[in-house]
Amino acid sequence: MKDDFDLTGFLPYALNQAADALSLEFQATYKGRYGMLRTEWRVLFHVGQYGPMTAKQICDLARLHKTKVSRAVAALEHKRYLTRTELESDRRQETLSLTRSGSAVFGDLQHEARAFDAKIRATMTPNEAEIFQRCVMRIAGLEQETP
Amino acid sequence: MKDDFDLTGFLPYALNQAADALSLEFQATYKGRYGMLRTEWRVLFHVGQYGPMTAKQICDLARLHKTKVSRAVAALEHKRYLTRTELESDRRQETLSLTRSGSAVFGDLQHEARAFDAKIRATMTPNEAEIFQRCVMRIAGLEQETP
DNA sequence: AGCTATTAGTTGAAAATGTAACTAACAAGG
DNA sequence: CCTTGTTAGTTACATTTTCAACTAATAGCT
Repeated sequence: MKDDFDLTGFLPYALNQAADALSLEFQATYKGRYGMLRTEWRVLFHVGQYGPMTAKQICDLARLHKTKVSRAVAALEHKRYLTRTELESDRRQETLSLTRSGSAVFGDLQHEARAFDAKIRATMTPNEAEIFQRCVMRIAGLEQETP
Repeated sequence: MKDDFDLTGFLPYALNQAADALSLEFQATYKGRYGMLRTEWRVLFHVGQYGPMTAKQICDLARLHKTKVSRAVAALEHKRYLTRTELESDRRQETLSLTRSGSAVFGDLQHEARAFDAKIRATMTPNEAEIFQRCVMRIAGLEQETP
């Protein structure tokens, strides 16, 4: 009688399918246009969104392992999308800043992201979207801004 | 004025964070107890849930690439959790079936999965859970059973 | 039958990821 | 200062994933 278990309804499974579907779709944008990897656009978006910051801060915010970030930063530097500046006060850290062309890429991708996001939300009612967002954020452990 | 873009609220990003969080947490169960990989439990669950089937059917249902499935099947066979039987009617295909011990593992993990799922849903109101589920399934492209 | 195209599944090499050990810089207590 | 411990970031190696090429079997057309 407990045979009502449904794999496709199992949250870790369904959520992964959903996340994969969106990732794959959005990937076309940054991969196709700029040959970037997933971790690379994440790093780029962090620096673009929050301004110059260290790799460590990105690790913490994005919950990415430092080796992943380290390699993404190297790749983005190689593509000339960002530069590093050693911190005077602590020479272990380096501040990452977008170059002019990095900013341009960020601007373009941010624009795409907004449109993409809107497209998905358009498939939901405002109420659904609100609840959905709240649940996703809670599960992700991302704090909801409650100002 | 369009500066209200928030990376953490961007659905592909947030959904990935959420999916990662759940995957990581549930992974402890199958990895810890049975040394299985993510693709392995997925394959095991498919055969367990839908009964004997071919690798191709799993690929289509789970949206997994055939090489991933091929390797997971080999691993599960090696662990003696499933067996293959060549199809009489078409010798390219092989039907995958769980062994006795594979079924036992499936039973145990299914039990865990149910509990895990319930635990997550417990953080939502019934209404939230229903809407959340519907949105996830829709994005994942998983058809909702509407009997 | 005989030719070509597809299909199920495997395999090998390249790319990406995860893990652990490493370097360099700082911090804190003696 | 000088150990010992911690932190930011990189590098090296093992495991996974991806991609393309491959084999074997079938289908379909003529």
